[in-house]
Amino acid sequence: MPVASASVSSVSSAASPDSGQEGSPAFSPLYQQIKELLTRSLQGGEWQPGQAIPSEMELAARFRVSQGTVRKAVDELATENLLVRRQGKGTFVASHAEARTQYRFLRLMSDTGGVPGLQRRLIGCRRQRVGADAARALGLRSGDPVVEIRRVLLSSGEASGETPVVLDEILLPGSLFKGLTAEKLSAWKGPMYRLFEAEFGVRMIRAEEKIRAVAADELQARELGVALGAPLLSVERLSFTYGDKPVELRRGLYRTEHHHYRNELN
Amino acid sequence: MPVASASVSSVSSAASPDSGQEGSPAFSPLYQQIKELLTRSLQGGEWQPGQAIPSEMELAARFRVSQGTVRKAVDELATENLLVRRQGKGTFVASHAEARTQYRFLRLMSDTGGVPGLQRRLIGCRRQRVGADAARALGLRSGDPVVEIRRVLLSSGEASGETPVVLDEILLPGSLFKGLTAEKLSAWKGPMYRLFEAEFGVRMIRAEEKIRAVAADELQARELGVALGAPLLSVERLSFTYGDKPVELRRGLYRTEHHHYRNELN
DNA sequence: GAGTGGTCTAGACCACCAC
DNA sequence: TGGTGGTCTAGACCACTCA
Repeated sequence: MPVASASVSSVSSAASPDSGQEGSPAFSPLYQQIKELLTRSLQGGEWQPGQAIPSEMELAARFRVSQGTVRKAVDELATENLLVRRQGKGTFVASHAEARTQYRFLRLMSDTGGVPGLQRRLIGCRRQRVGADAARALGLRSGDPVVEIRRVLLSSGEASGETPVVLDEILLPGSLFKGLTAEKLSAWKGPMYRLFEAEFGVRMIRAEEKIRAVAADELQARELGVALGAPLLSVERLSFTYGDKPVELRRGLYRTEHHHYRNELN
Repeated sequence: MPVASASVSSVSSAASPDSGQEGSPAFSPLYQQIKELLTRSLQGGEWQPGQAIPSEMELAARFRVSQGTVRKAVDELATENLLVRRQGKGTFVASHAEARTQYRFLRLMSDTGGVPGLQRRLIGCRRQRVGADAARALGLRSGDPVVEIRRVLLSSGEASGETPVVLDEILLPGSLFKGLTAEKLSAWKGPMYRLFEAEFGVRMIRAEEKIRAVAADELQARELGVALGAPLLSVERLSFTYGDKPVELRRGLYRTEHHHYRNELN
């Protein structure tokens, strides 16, 4: 009699050691089912970013399983960065507001070692119709409204004052980001993903990037302060929320004379 | 009385529920100690790549802990790709020979989607003295012997026949790769890391990469078949074996007109 | 001191594999 | 059929946090 939760009673085919009902084709362990249920609660907004979810004991009682089973489910969600465990305090919904997860998608590093201090300069933010390629990536119909943000990130701690390092071009589905304006963007202090999470309820969970070397065109050269044809790192990012739904298409052009993109391979 | 193993009896300060000896400054859970012991056995060559390690029950008996504790240690080593679990068969030492872990450090993808079929062309392989920068990265003394390998990877499935895609420059500590010659390299079929593992007992565990966009110089342009100054992706990789010991410094220059570097952010 | 997550145990049964 | 890893349980105690 596993997972006799009120919310979902049709998960089927549990591996409980006492109940029958085994042998069906789509077998999945109990803790996976719990994980799925927890994910739905996160997705549905039952617990908000930064808030604590019920304790392991409470969840175990709710789902009619042992604490260890809940534990394994929560463990996986924690390694996927959906939850954050804090000993003695509780388990919390991950948020881009925390220092640990701020800028966790930004892999730019200064050649001298540390994380570069970056200032933002907004170039533009306007609503428009999406092109065919971007529509496909974002799962939209060609011509659907999108918000396009263009901005430059400037390295502040350089010897030669402020030099532009990144030119970003960000595309967001208009339906999800209704009140997003240039004013709101420039007024906001802190990570952009924090704004998305707090104002529009859109949390970025994971992302895929395609990286290339390209030659700067005229516009890019001007905005980044490099020569026409100078080599730039092109980082094309597709970000996903809950349920692997794509919600952001971003292209960053990086100057890499004094910075680099850092990656770890495991 | 945990971890009363014959090999190491001085691990100290266990969290066993029955024994005393707690409260010392450097506390580490039992499963971490087990993990450390297993890592040493791997490092010392007690079990070879591809071979099975003792079963969980055997290990539990050896270390005088419960199976669950061994399990947690093995779990972590499996997620770190040092071990591979196979249900019903056993737990095995990870090897670059397996399909799952072949080319797991190569992030190059074809723009059309799949993993590109690549042919190798060896340019050179010679022994020389290491420069200051590379020495620092590899933890060597300036002037120590190193093996330098240069090669080109060519995309085979292209419309325009074979076009060069990657120019690799690989630096290996001479002390570890004594019999490595151009003949051996060209004779070898399969991943290079498989050769390193099988012939020299050097297994790459993880790596760090710094990625930049650079302009092709004259030599690079010729070997990759691009114009002088063309933008290339520079991928500088430092690879590590057991104990986080650096054992390879590699620089790859990628043509990215029809390929890209793929990355996942979590 | 009460409550949280973190570790450890002992024992049961299930899924998978090889002989 | 027996051995392996995989799941699940129930209960104990430890480490941390906060009132």
